[in-house]
Amino acid sequence: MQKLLNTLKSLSDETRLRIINLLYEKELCVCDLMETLQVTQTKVSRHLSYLKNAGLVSDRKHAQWVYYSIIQDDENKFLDTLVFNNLRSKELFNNDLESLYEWLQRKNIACD
Amino acid sequence: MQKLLNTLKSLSDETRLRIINLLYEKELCVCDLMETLQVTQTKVSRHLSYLKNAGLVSDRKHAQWVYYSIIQDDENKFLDTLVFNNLRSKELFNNDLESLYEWLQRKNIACD
DNA sequence: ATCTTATATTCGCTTATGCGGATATACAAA
DNA sequence: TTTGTATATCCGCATAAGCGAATATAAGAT
Repeated sequence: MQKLLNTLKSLSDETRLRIINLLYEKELCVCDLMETLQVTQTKVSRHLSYLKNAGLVSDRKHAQWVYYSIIQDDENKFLDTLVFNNLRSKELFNNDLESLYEWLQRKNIACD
Repeated sequence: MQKLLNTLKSLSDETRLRIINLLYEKELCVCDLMETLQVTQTKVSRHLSYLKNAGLVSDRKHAQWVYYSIIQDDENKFLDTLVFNNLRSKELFNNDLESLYEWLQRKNIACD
């Protein structure tokens, strides 16, 4: 019960929804999210730890980066519906996906 | 966007989830919810107006009672999944349904 | 008209949540 | 070992949310 409630509380904030939408696309590190959403590091980090505590995402450390990804869980089936039926039909979230791919491309070019 | 966010905020409170679970079963008035959930009138009323503002329920006045029911909406498909996959698999929400039917029976007997 | 019942709203309080800025930690590169 | 980069956490503040008790409103019933 408390776990479900924490999951639902996770979904009641716009920034967290935007993060979830992006993580549904692929595993990302904190700076990818900062760049894509154009929000402060504190903010991204705080919301990620919220999502982690709620059991919605897991993290994996590699060198100086921390990569976050969605934890797939039968308990959270409704999340799939939410993301694909509700979020992805909205401009904001589609724009975020576009921004994500633009950022990833810039990042890759910079690394060459 | 704001509508979706309000819907999601509606789901981030235990009492509101319990109310939604019961309203998924049938249209109910405030006192049905008070009796079934054993919570104060203020509390039920407040959460119902929250749900109404969020566009999740509608109300219908009849004599001195106000009956509330879920608004079915394609935007809220994920709610079906949530209710039937998540809520109804938990003891708390099943107990609430049992309590509801016990209450309705007592109520009907009293009216004879 | 008065009383009762059902519901909504206001008030004062407490706790939770979100934020930016500053600081802490951890790793890497030079 | 110093410097830079990535991330997490702390602090102080502002706003939101939840609660019970009291009050307001509205419709019936007597």
